[in-house]
Amino acid sequence: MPLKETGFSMQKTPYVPGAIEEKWQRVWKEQGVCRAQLDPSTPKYYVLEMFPYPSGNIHMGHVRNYCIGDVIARTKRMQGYNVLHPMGWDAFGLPAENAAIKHHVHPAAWTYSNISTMRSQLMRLGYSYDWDREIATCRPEYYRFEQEFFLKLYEKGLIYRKKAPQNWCPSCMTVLANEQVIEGKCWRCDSTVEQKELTQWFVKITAYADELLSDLPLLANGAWPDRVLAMQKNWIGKSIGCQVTFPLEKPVEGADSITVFTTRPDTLFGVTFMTLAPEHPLVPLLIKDSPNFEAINAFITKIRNMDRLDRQSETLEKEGIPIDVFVLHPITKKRIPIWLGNFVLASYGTGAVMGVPYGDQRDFEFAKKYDLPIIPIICPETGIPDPQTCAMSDPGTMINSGQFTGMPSEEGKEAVTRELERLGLGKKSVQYRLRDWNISRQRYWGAPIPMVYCESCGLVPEDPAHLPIVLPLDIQVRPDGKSPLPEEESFYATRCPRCGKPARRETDTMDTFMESSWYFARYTAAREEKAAFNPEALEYWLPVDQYIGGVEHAILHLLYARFFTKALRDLGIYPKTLREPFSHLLTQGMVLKEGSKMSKSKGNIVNPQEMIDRFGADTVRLFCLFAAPPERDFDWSDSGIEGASRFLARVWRLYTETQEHCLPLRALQATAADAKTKEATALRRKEHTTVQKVSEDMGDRFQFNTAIAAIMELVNDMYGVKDNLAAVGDTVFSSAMATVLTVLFPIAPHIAEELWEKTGHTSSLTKERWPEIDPQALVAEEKTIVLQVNGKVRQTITVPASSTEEELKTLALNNPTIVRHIQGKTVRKVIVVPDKLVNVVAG
RNA sequence: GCGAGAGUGGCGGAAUUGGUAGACGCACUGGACUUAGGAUCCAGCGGCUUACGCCUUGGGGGUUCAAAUCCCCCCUCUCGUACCA
Repeated sequence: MPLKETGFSMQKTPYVPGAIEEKWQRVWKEQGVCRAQLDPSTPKYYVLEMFPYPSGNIHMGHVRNYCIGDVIARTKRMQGYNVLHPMGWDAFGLPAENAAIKHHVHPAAWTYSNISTMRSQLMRLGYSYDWDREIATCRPEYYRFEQEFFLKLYEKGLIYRKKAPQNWCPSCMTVLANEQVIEGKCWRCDSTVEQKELTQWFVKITAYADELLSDLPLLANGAWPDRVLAMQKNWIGKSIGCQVTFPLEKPVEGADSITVFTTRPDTLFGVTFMTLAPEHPLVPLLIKDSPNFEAINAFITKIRNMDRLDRQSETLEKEGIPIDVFVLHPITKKRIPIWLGNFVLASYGTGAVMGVPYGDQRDFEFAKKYDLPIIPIICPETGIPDPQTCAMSDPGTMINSGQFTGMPSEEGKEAVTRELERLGLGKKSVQYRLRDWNISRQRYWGAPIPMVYCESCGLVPEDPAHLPIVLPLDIQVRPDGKSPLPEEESFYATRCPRCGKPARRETDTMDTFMESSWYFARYTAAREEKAAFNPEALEYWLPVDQYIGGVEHAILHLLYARFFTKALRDLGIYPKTLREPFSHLLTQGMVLKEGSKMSKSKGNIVNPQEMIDRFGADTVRLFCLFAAPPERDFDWSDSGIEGASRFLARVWRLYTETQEHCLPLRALQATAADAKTKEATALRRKEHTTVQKVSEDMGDRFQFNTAIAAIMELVNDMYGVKDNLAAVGDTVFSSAMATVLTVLFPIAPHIAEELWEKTGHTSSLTKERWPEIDPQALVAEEKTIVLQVNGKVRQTITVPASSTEEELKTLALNNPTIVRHIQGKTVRKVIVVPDKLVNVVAG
């Protein structure tokens, strides 16, 4: 090599991450290597990380999330896929308004400035995003299509308006969807949520409850984490049962019966009372003539005034009051007293339950407390439990159940339902826990709802030609947090799209989860102006092949997006065959510090920017992937990141110390003929086994930590031969060097590119294909065999790869160590596991 | 209570189909180089034992020639969820 001649080029250049990273980020940008093109002739791969809220700065959680996505994107590109890997901003939402109030800036200015900061932070990490497809949901170019979808969903009856008690966050000054209330508190600010009766816009997600549930198996078998599937299933909460109508003994005006929902119609003959929620709509009618009215009313008031959390706590004692009204058992016609109970929820089922103390723990407790009769109605195989001490819910044979006595209770469910249907007093019924999605928000920084209130025409949808209904930006936010829109005449004053008379615009805005329910599809044609999507692009790119994000969206965003996908498909907007938006989901673990979540109040924040400045982007990327498998939480370790930095410096030094021997070869280019010595063959084999391991770990299993460990091993082996290169030969060594750089590229792309260039390559690693191993190169001429006696390892021996089972057996039985261990014993059996071990069973 | 997951050295973690437990890294110890070292290199690093060996994957049983891995019982932790009739 001519380099050898000049002392100057022999100088060892130090590893300066900052400069290298800036250089390659510029090159990649200029060459547009991350741009995705629609190309039906190439298999596509759509990898997506949950887009961030532009809160100000990226945090370690973001970094970890996007590192995982970027390695997958870069690896898939090298494996020949046409990869879509976009990024954008979930840009509407409350923090912008809060910041506006606090810092006297406009929410839009705050948001756009954060986006610009965070965008450059992401760019500084070298993520391979197709920035041409960047979106921000707060731009009219984006939300105009959401307004379009709103109108279409409204037209189809999937959006409606109703008055109902709503979750109200007093601190955020807005309502929340059920999914946004976590243990009775606001998901964002942790304030206790209150109930408020309001008229709101709802998305009829319940219309898809069944499909949202029945399609979950499409995501099973590891495609989505089991716990996310379980959470979705529980949230939807499907119960199959029966609605049973109990006629009132004395009908009142407007009602002659009360209907309950039960999953246990087989226990119908065990009913000894009925319990209504205090909020049940018939209660006022039923109690108005009661001699006990005062006491009953006091009870209702007491329950209603209880804090929601306290009322639903499991430790709350069951409490009730009889209302001196009776219903008749639908089959036996027996008189059954009606009670009000604090444990009955008005919002589930019919707000009324039949009381079967023998078959239900709650009813049992209630009956014991108020001394109500308990009738055994099911006999399990183990015999009838004592009805006074024990409530049971096991299946068995029905007893004391009229014509059903003797029937297995599982059959009885069906049989009793049929009988009730025959009598016109019941029907099969399915209940869901899932409620419709309240999407109205009484805040400013959100997408306007495209509806108009007209005095003559009533509620009128906007004319699609008027879209977008633009959120006015020349508005001051109010210091009290209330939306300024209802007072902003320039916004609300409009004309009725139907009759043209002056009318008032809806001033609530949409829940921001509306925007995130379809953003992934917008990326497929982000610059399309006339329509939200381009059918050809949707057809090609959807669904997202790999979605990556935090588990905190297990229900919220992931449920809404699944719903939206199904709804837009049925509107003819998405491809007919599209069933699920995200075919694979990876929920990455949190980045902790000192065992707990990073937070300002704890003061345990690790600032990514500081780490990048100190160690470089490649080191930060490497460490995030090496510290733990992606699903697991990991604790940030300052010495751990130094280890990662040390490894990259070691790779750099490996090059600088061997540079005069490094030829511009490609990964795995050395052939068997190039490996002329034992050392060379061994290194070449290590090179191939490394690629095999890294391909599996990175391409299939997403176990980046072990992939990196494998690369480290190869580098360690290269260190082992670097002072003896004559024995290995430059070709074999250079091939190994090329392999290290190629497989390291998705993880630490900048240093890999720089060294790739330094080793004399003229084209970028972005053009390189993932190396394919030669199975021949994996075959060793020798192998290590473990010798065991009675399952205990006694010796390991190295034998020629060609050794037969018989030869191994002989070797084992004659091995001195083995002979010593079987001395005085009889050899009963010898087990030979090819290529692995020989176990001598002796006793 | 129900649902999901996890328990392996001082620490993060590895062991993909039952086949050498502890790969790789961190921390630590000793040595080399050095004016110096928080740089780098070499060696060591689960416990007990002078050694031969013995013990060791939360605990206890079992299956097997062989178990971190499969089966049964129990314990602990994390997350989710809960009067859902």
